[in-house]
Amino acid sequence: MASIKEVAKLAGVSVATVSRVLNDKGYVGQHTREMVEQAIKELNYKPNEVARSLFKKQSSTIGLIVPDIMNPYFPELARAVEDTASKFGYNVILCNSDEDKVKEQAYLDMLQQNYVNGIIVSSNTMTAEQVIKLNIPVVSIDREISKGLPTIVVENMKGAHTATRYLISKGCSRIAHIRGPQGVVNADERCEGYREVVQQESWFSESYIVDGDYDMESSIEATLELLKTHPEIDGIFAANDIMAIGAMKAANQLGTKVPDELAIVGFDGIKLSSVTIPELTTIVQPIYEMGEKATKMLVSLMNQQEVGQTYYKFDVDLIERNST
Amino acid sequence: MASIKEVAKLAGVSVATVSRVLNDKGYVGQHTREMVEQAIKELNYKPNEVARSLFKKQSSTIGLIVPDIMNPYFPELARAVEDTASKFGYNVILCNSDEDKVKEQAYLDMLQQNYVNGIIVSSNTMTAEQVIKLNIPVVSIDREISKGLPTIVVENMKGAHTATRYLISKGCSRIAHIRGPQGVVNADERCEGYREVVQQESWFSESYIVDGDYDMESSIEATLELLKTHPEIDGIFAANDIMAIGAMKAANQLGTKVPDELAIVGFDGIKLSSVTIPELTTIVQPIYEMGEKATKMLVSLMNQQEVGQTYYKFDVDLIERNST
DNA sequence: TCAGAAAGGGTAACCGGTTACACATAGAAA
DNA sequence: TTTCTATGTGTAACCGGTTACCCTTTCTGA
Repeated sequence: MASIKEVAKLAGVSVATVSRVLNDKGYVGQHTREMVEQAIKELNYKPNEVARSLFKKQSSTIGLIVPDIMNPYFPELARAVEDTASKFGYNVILCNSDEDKVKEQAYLDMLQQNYVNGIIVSSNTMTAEQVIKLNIPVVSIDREISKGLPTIVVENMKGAHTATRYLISKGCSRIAHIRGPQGVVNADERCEGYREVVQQESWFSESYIVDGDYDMESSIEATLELLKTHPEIDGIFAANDIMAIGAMKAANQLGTKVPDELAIVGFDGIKLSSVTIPELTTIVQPIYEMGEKATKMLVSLMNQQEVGQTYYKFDVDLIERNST
Repeated sequence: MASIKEVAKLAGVSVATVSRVLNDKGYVGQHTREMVEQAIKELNYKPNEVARSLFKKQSSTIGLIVPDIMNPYFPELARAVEDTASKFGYNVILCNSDEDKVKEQAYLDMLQQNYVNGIIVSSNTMTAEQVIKLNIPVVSIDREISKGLPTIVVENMKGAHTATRYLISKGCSRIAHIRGPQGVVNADERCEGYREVVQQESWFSESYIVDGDYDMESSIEATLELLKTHPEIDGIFAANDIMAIGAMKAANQLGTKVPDELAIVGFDGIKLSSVTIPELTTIVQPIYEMGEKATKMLVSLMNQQEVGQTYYKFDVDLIERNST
């Protein structure tokens, strides 16, 4: 790879002038500029980003920390982030934290050592202190680290209301909820939303709420157990799509017909939800838009631009399909 | 962030000595070493990776270029690559090429400018020339760029044989194939494998092979068309899982029972294949292992170590589930 | 006519590491 | 005792850019 010195020599100017042409900064004569551009073309010169980063204390890179890219929610988010970052000239370093505090801190250190300009993170375990100590813009997505930090979330409560009311409107008279992990904010909110709608119903009891782990296995088990103890259940609101699919599998295993005998609604609107048979009715989050928004906000933050609002709560939508 | 100079000053030594301690290189007295380590701890010093990269002409980063991380095959691959890279101290820059030659070249340039040490790529459009010009180790995965370049693929032909023979063994007497895009090596091979098994059958004609685009929509359409023109079909081998699921949807739409009236086999063994109802019988690729192997090979290549074999063809397995 | 501003471009310091080289000292071999 | 080698440490060049600062030349306006 040719360096700026070689370009300077070929063009018969100093490196400073080449740099000025490159960055379109300072005064450069028309003729000189052409000479330099010619030399650049001739040598197929591309400036060394590492050297640039060292001087600027800024790499044109952002970090994306997710719990696990294999979790179907995150590929779409990652795609949105990468697309948007790329549009603004940034690269994306992918990190899988497994929600592990030690790994998370290690990634944070690594990103800082690499002079990344900003970080997008989805985590339940990260603390505000960790983030602030970094001294780099951080946007939190899907999960809230702390009020005050830039955050992108969705209307979990409202989505849960919508899902539960919808099941009622479909004629369900006994509606259960498979909730996400205790302590995870969005799981708590979705559960709370469900509870607000059903708690004044005469049939409701706490045993209609069962724990899941946001994965399929836990949900299958929970549903099997649920339908055994409460055979009267005719509607399930699962806190995410994977668990909703698990519920469908459990129902199928027991010979319970979906949607005729049991209606099921999920949450998230991941692509997966439309490949099942029957297709899943779900509360969709605008995942791509959220990733895009997060990245745009991060870019503004990195460029020290004004960014007015730093807390966004995206609306969610019910998509009616065949599981209800 | 503290710099090496500050550490040197605090420890009362020169920066060279600090560097020696850091890298465990050259002679350092026991007492001096302790002083330096103490200073490092005190300042919470972490060496600046960018400065290091500049001098070494090596960043501890590798690039991963995939067509689209949203394609369900790739998250698992990405996870494997990131896990393995991380284990060896490397970061991963994620790039979505959309199989677009221009984007691909742009990513290649960018990665080179950022001094990445190596690249893992999955692409049909990249040429050997592009790769060689980079002068960086590149491992191709899932798709073959050129014999001679480090490559990880699977036994596509054999997998197709297995799938087709399996359908025959299950009593299917008219077996169709939904193939992947023309010109894509693995699609061609899978099709060829199918053809080898069925072409001596008396019932076989080219009209049993239909084009798909490795996505669900194309497959639904193709299957609908196929079943209309050939109602006698009782088995379908789809060239990937997504298309197999598309075929299931089409069958469902026509009221054809899977697996009773129509058996379906997919290819890839992505996680998705086990969430459908009925679960999909498929030829599984060891995706995670492939990503792991690719990364390990890349690391060896980057460290100029001996790597004997550079072409791996992984075996595939039939997983029997409920779609057959 | 002449001061001051604008335009054009070079020199060298700097970013934060690594390492070749120089130098000093101590112990081992001759 | 002398010489050689191993050990320990500092100085400064270097990686490839950016930019503060300086110097010249040309233009502008009073």
